[in-house]
Amino acid sequence: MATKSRRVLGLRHTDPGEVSLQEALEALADPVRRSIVRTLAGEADFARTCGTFDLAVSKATASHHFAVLRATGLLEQVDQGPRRLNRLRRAEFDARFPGLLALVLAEGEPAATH
Amino acid sequence: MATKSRRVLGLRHTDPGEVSLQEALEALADPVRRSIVRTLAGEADFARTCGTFDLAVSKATASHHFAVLRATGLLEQVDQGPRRLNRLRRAEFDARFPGLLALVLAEGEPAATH
DNA sequence: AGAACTGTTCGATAGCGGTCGAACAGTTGG
DNA sequence: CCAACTGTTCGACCGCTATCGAACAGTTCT
Repeated sequence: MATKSRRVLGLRHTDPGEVSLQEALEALADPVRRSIVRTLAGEADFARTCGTFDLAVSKATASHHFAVLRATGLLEQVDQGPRRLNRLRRAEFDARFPGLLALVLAEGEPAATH
Repeated sequence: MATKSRRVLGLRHTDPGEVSLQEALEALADPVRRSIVRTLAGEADFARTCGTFDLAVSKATASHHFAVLRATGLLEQVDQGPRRLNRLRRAEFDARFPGLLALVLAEGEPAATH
């Protein structure tokens, strides 16, 4: 049986390879989570702490969304003192669900000239 | 303003071009709807009526799911007597959300040799 | 016309998930 | 050591949606 999740410094992470399409779609069907993903894609790895995202929800809710993203293999977090640094698992997730991340990242962009 | 939906023989259809990523993900986040899409992809256009899908839900619920798929631009329906024939709007939807449909269709497939 | 069939609509219900404030836990800096 | 800060956990709440049976509307066939 494959390992379902592993721990990175005490945080429950799931490998994108173990994630079902159901889980992936559910995770990305939330606008707040997509916003986190998009923001993260525009930054260097581990350059952002959870608190620096401009989200229209409370701390508690934000924390919940980060947990979902970790559990879906979209996010990797490491501790840096009291803060938590985030990294989008771009390549890994894209390998599991080719093109899906691209759709999310294209969402904020100016519409293509038609 | 762009036309939000059009009518095809009395049925409210939405063009994939008018669909948001939010709506697309919500539509495909349901296993019953993905099942419908997958079944439809394996058949010729307009070769299946609503009643011939092997779904684990009631008639009423199935009807609801077909309506959602129409509203998301995934499905086109035409009447044939008392029956309704279905067609997956493959090319149109894929043009709007490249790769998304492919992920759904790959879902049922045997896992690639690893 | 009427029976049989297909699909939709209508309430009503149940459960899941997003949301919040408050309390908590860990870490750092004064 | 203690205040301040960051993020998680805990209940609780609420709205949305999937679900159902029953009633309805159209069509076809006898």
